[in-house]
Parts: sequence; C-alpha cells; structure tokens
Amino acid sequence: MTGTTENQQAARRSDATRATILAAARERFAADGYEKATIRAIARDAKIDPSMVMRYYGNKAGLFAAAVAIDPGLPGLPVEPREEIGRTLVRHFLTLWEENGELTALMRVGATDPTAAERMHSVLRDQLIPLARRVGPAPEQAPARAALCASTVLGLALTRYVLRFPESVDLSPEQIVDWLGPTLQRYLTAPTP
Amino acid sequence: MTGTTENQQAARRSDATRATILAAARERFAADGYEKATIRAIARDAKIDPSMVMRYYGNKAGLFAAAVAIDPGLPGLPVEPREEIGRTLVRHFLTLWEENGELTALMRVGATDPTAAERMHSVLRDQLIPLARRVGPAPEQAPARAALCASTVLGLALTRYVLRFPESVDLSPEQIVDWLGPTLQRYLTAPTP
DNA sequence: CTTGTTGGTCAACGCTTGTTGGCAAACGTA
DNA sequence: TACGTTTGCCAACAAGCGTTGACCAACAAG
Repeated sequence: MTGTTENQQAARRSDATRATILAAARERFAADGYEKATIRAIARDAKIDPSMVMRYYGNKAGLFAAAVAIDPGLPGLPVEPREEIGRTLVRHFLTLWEENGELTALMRVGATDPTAAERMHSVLRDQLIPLARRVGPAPEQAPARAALCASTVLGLALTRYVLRFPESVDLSPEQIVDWLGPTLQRYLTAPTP
Repeated sequence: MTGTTENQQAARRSDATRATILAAARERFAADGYEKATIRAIARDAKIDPSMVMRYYGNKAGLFAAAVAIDPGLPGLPVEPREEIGRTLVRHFLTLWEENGELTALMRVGATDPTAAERMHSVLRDQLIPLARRVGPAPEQAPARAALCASTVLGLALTRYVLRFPESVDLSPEQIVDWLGPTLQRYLTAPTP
C-alpha cells in the first residue's frame, strides 16, 4: 500500500499532469484535426514540455488513441417500447455528442485517418448492426438498415458539430428527436420499400 | 488570333500541364486531405517540378481552390412532380457524387478547414434553402428543413465515400433512393411533427 | 545523510514542408 | 538569324515538425 488510494494501482504524483495533457489533446484534436494539432501546441496548452507528452504517451498516435477512447454503450440501451426505439436512439446519440468533445475529434480525424475511421466503423459493426438485428424484421437486412442509421446520425453530427452549419446548430434537441426519430424508426423497423 | 482555338483566350502550350496538375491535385486531396496531400507529392504524380505548381496556382490554397471548384446546380432541378422531389434530390446528389471525386476532397478537407466548410455551407444557403422555400409548407421553416436534408445527404456521403463503411458502400443506388427519398420528402413537405 | 526513483526542463537531431529565384532549353515572331 | 517570351528544372531557403537523450530538482526509503 502506498497511501491515498486504497486499491489496485498507486496514485502517482504525475496523474494530474497526465490528465491535463489529455484534456488539452482532446481540445486541440477536436478543433484542428490530427496534423494541425501539434504536440508542441498541446504541450503549450497544458503548460508543460513537449517531451513529457512523449514520455507519458509514447508518440503522437498513442496520445490520440488515449484521447479518443470512448464507448457509445449501445448494448445497454433499452429496446422497449419497440415503436420508440428510433427516438430513443437519437436522444442517446445526442447526449453522447453534447457531452463528449472527443467524438468531434474522432470525426475530424476520421475524415483523413484510416485508423480513426476504423474506430468509428467498429461502433457500427459491433453495436449498431446487432441492435438492428434484434429490432428489425429481417436479420439479413440488418447491415443495410444499420448503415442507414449510422449515416443519419453521423450526418447530423457532421453538420452540427464539425462543419457547424448555423441552420443545423440552431436546431433544438427536441426538434432533432422529432425529425430524426421517425427516420431511424423507419430504417430499423419498416418493411423493405 | 493565335491558331488552334478561335476565340476568347489563346490556347497556351502549358494548358495541358495545368490540367495534369489539377487532376493530380484532385486525386491527392480526395485521398489524403489537405495537409497530407503535399505539393511535392502532387507534382510527383503529375511528373513535373513542385515549383510549377506555385507558378500556375500561386500557393497551396490557390491550388486547392482551383481543384474543388464545382457547382451542384440545384436551381435547374425540376421540382415537379412535387411528391417526387425527395427521390429526385437523392438521385441528383448521388450521380453528382459518383461522377466528381472533388466532392470527396472538399468533404475531407472541410472536416478541418473553415474555408472548405464555408464552401459547403454556401450550397445549403444559396441552393438548398431556396429550394426548400419553394416546395415546403412554411417559408420560415425552410432553413431547418434544408439543414435536415443536408445532414441526410452529407451523412450518406460521409459513410460511403469518405469513411467507406462497407455496409454503406454495398448499398445500391436504387436502395439509397428508395430509403433516403422518402426521408427528404418528409423533411421538405411534411407538416411539423 | 545517502541513494534510487520519479517529474520535469532544455537543447538539439534529422526530416519534411511550402516557397523562392536563378538558369537553361524550347518556342513564336520578325 | 536574332530576340523576347514561355515552359521547365534545379538548388536552396527558413520554418516547423516529431522525437531523443542529457541533465537537474524534488521526493521516498534505508
């Protein structure tokens, strides 16, 4: 035992610095994308030396990986009532996005970096498609239906949080749920058009 | 008169080189985004010296601007029959995207560059909103309705052409029109939910 | 007090980038 | 033939990048 924390891993004196770096990294990545968010700029924001970033996160790729680690947690989502699943999903993603700036970072970087793109794809593959399989009419259509849902949600995120079109930013959360909810509902549960 | 072309501007010997540069630039920008698409790499693709790019396009920003000059041409779109406007729009954008690789470039760069983002916004502002005003029920709702359409179309473009999710790439054009058509139709013409 | 470990700074490295200016060949015109 | 313009290549510049290793201060354990 070392002191302040009572189990698992000792609390190190550098944890505060680590957290500061990570916070600065998330902001910079979200604002500028991968290339323009330089280690030097992140270090300047965190008020430490660039070499500390290397010591704690190995290299720039490692820092980015640590900065965008996030789980959308779709499996834990209540699937009932089934005729509300569309609205439930929209609400879920909306709060997820409003709370975590790292999602914007992931999206900005994913536009050019295959690794980040694959990270986004894994959410579709491991969480959205299984969900579509559970609530949809024909299991073999689940990939297509889930892909349509992904494009809907990511499209809103793109115009609202990345490109920041004023007309999209001005939409209220209720408006978004009211408009996109039925769309997802149809993509997931409606018979093939 | 100088020869081969009979009016307006003389055909210069360098026009071929200019075009080669532009083609290479479009490919690189679409594939790699702004920062990773270096002038040196573009010049290598075009098999000329990097300094030529500067001479003909001023600087990197000028080259990009020239590479992504494009007009979606929404004003010329037939708006009748009104109950088909959704499907018409989807079909229009789909062919536009399949034919012009520079749209992918614009999107990749827009994720991090405000100038490119504004270029995309101008399409929403100058073309989509007026169209929504013409076909929609309440003119003051046109911005919101058009923004939803933009997010729908750009969402598909993102997952299909930028991130290249297999489940989105595998959708056939007919499937896309059948699923997204009714969505846009509702966003544009349905009463407020 | 001594010793080993941790947290942090500093200066430099090798490399790539956008950009510039000088020079040589090809060309059109007279 | 001679001459100005166009087209192109070459070599170099300054700046910025990620990354490294030497070095110092603070701390904890014996």
